[in-house]
Amino acid sequence: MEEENGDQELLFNTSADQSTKKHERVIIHIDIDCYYAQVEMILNPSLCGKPLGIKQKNLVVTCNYEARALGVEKLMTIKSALEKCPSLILANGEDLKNYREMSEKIYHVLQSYSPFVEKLGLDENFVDVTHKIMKLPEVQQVVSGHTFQDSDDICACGCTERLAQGSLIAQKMRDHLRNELGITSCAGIAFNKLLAKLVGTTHKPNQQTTLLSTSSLSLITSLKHPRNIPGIGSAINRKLEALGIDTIEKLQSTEIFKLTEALGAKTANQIQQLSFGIDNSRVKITDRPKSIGAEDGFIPIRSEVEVRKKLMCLLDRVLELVEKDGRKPNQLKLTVRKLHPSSHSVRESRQTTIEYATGTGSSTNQGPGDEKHKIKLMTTLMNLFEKIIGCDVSWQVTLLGISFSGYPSKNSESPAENSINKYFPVKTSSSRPDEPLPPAKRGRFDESVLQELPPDIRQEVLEDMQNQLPSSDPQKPTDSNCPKGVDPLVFRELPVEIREELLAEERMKKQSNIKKSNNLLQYFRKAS
DNA sequence: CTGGGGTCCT
DNA sequence: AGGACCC
Repeated sequence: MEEENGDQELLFNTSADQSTKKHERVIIHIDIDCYYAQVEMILNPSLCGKPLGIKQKNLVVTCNYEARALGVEKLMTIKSALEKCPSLILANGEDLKNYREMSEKIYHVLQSYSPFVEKLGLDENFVDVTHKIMKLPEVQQVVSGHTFQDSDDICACGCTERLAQGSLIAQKMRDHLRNELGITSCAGIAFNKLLAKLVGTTHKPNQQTTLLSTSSLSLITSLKHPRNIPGIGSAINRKLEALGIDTIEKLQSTEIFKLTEALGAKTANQIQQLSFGIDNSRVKITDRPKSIGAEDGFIPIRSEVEVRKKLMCLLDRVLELVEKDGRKPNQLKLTVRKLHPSSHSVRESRQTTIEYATGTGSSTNQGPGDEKHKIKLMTTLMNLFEKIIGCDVSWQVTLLGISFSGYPSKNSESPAENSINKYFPVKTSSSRPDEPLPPAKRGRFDESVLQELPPDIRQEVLEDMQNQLPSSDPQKPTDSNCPKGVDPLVFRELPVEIREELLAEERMKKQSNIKKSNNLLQYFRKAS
């Protein structure tokens, strides 16, 4: 640790600084190669080696690499896909059952490596393996797989070794998926979610790539267009283009007030940080789904009889999922896509409280197939349908969707009692007053204590650590996130990396009561 | 007629 | 309830 001059240095260092900025975490992003196509090929091996597209309605939603070599792309219409590639074989992927099943198997494999697994869709997972990283006696920095833009720089925070170890874990995960499930995948290894996801796409398919912290700006700017940053969708992109922002560099250098004007403080801050490769969002453990639904699109229908038929079919499908889930929802939502006479189609939804009768159905023989229950739900759905259609006489409907939600929320009772603090009393600063905290231990816990706990409690504790422990708590936005005691006007004008540093320090202060006088904040405090 | 799902924020 | 984002 630096003495004396350290703080002076801090002022001028930015996110590129290697000695004070911690790239503490090791995040692995696992992305299954052309997911739906792989599942279909496993189910029907005769498809292997042939160009295969997965269709939903008149779209090819994904395809295998043989098809890509022949010019087929994701989300092409069937028509243009067949023009490009007449030999294309098509499999119907409208029923997600098989994809869901494999997705759960994948999730469970990954869970055996870390409790911190977050699903994104059916084919992507983030895994936080920071707690698996060990202090090795020898410096071991062999990276498994590719390294993004190999450089000789070694970050002083120790992340190079940690990420190298992460790459070994990722390799094991992928071998495991391949050997146990016959699934090939890509992995990206980096110190945050954004960069892990991005770096994993640089070598495809069936490969993995590690990003060392010294290359993070290089990776993010290689995307060229802001729209390629996950988190910047079509709406934000439109507004950026209106500002003439069409490169990552421009997004980086645009004054924050300009972005704030167009996007609001929160989004503005967030996407500018993304443009520097900064992403403090945590890996959020994927627990049971918050909603379970099914939908179907079709050529316009105009009669309630047809609507009823479609809804019955959807209801059967979704009830199967709800029953398998086992919980009892108390909200039912109907979504309708209307083909409006003049303009485009528009989606509308109505939601209502329900009594979900079946479930475990104790003594009464109310099972998943209970007719009375279904009829009641159908009545509710048709009522919702009328609310949407209203007095419109010549409606046309091109999509219907049903979704159940309103499941008992986990943390409902006495969060204080459930807190991790119950098991790990706060460590007072008095125990080791002026000792610099060892990087590997800071904010962490004694794993041996964890091992002693019963498995279910252990899981709960680990979840607590991810879900309510501080580090990347979505920042409580005050004005424009300005830390206390700092002039908001000054704060706004600071470069994003400095702002981030300040915010990080504020968060640290909130969580630990330890007073630290030598920090960045003091330089920006108003004299009082 | 651009899918069939999800999540979170406003 | 809608909108934005993700796959």
